[in-house]
Amino acid sequence: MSDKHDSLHSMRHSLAHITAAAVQRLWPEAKFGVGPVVENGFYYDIDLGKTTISEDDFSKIEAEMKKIIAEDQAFERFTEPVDEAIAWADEAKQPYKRELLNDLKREGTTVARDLDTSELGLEAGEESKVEEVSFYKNGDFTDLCRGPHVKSTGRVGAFKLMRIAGAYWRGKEGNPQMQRLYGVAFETEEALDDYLKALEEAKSRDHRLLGKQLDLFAFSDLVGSGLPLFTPRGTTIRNLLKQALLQTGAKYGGQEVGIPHIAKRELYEISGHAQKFSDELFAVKSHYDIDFVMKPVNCPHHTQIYASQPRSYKDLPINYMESTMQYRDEKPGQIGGLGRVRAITVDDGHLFCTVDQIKDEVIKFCNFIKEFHGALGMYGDHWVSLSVRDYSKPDQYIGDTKDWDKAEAMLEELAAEQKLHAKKMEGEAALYGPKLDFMYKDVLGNERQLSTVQLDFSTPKRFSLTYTDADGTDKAPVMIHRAILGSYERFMAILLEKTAGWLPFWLAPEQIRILTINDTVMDYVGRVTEQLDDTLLMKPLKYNELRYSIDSRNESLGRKIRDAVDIKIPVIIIIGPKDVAEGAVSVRLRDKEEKMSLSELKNFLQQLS
RNA sequence: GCCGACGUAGCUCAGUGGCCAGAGCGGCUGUUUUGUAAACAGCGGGUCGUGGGUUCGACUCCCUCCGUCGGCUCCA
Repeated sequence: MSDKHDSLHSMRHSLAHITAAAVQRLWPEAKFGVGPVVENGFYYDIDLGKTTISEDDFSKIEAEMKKIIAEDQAFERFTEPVDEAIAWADEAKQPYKRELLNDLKREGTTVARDLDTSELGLEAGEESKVEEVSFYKNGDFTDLCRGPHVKSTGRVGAFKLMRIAGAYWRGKEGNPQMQRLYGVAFETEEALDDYLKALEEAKSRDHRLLGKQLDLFAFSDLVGSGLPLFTPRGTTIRNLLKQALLQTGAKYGGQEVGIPHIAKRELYEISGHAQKFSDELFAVKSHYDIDFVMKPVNCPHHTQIYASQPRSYKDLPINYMESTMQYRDEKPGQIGGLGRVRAITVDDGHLFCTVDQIKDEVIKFCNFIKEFHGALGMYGDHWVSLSVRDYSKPDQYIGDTKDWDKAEAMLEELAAEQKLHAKKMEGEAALYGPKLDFMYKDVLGNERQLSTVQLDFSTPKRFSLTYTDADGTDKAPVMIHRAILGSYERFMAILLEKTAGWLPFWLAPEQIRILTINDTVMDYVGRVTEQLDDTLLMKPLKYNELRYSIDSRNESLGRKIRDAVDIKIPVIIIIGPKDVAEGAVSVRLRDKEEKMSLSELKNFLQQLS
């Protein structure tokens, strides 16, 4: 780590203390949780009992923080034996700090995950039970803390309190909920200003805004939350993605299948989903005394296609894929935009193979992901999670431990070979096996999983799937679950945000709009559209269609251009009397204008698509 | 689900206990036929998210529900 990074970190951490100190001055009864550094800033968890901090209080808190900064209080470090520290926590009426200290004394570390070790008074990686813990004190405010800090409160940069939100103490749902006060901080006012401006710009690229502006999707209170409705334009994008996935998938050996959207509950009892995800299952009651559910996943259905025929080792791998909607009764609080919905369109695939075939097949899927995302300029904006079991909770998973060990080892080896730079994430595995998850960030910095490749030795056994091996014995195939987009909804969200709505030519719902300058050019426009239709005959385009429209409204050219640009049409063709006279068209692209003859136009569009 | 904020016209937003609730843009009608990011004029348009309560009187205060946003938790 560079010195600069260190100082930025110390400064942000110091600001967390200053925030807490200011809150303590304003609300002396405040009980404090933890206050770590996060990306771009810091937060502090605070419990004020019955009173709550609201955004209206920010100016008051910031003013108090500025006073503390102006006072230039020194950050003094001292240590105490752990028992004295506990006595301090009691005296200061800080039950959360006391809990942390008790854990420190008993375990030598705290048991909660995601806790910043700078709070714990011990070095990262240190496992032994602690004798002493360190404190930092500035002015009247003393906090259990490992540090480091800046020398004094006057030596922090520019900061701003951003938002207040609820957060469970130590991240556990059963625990009391505290208020988490978030701030951002940078070395200079200019850097803070740049950050805030970038944040505003990012908000303007939010897919929820773009979805409305570009007329791609909508929500209705009557239909329900988390149930997106796709407009013709949005549907065009979805259909194009589907077509592209089918074409590319076929190249990698995939075959399209189709399944109904409900099934007997029993199907999911066998797979294990009904038990593990009972809260998220939509029930469908039949008049004939059969319990159905909306499918929350597609793997069990696909296993039954496999099971519909006797299989030989010569048939493997069998590679099913389809794009289909699945339904999950998500908690209302976590639904939002296209990022998390109740009706999810997945490009789901399940491949059945022998153990020997696993490696090749997983590599193929990784290449598929690379090819597909790469073509959209998205490959590289991600990191890969090697999602393995939580080894302390074996009952959360199905299948043999031996199979799990094998599967995890295979994925790890393969990820290293393929240079995926995967990070091992314990506790992130699926119910039935470990996986490689491709993680992307949305425009506001929230992580979203898109692609996934999952190894599963368990499900085939649960459904008694077999194939006859070369030696005549029946064996269970291995199942590989995979999604390239993950979900269409989430993928569209990330792609829209990345491109700010300027989709590549082949994906643009409306690729070309012809703007007329006056009515005298209409005959000529007819000749131009013939050329456009002809472009297809010359050589089939990637998806064999050219989507264009004609704007011959009684409006100014400026107005027509504005409307076309607002809806982010990549190619605008302007036709006026001058173009007619020259036998040409004026082409306006996002960043340039060009005059083209009609044959040049054809070639140009061929190259674009 | 939990904590907090919010919900006024198709969109963006004004209006914090007092006559029939406002603007800009969009829409519609008319005029204008326009050369690279918004022509001009006129006209429509709202049970102020929903249901209840307090009050002489509620867009405004209180409660329920629905929805949105920021987090937390969860994520096959």
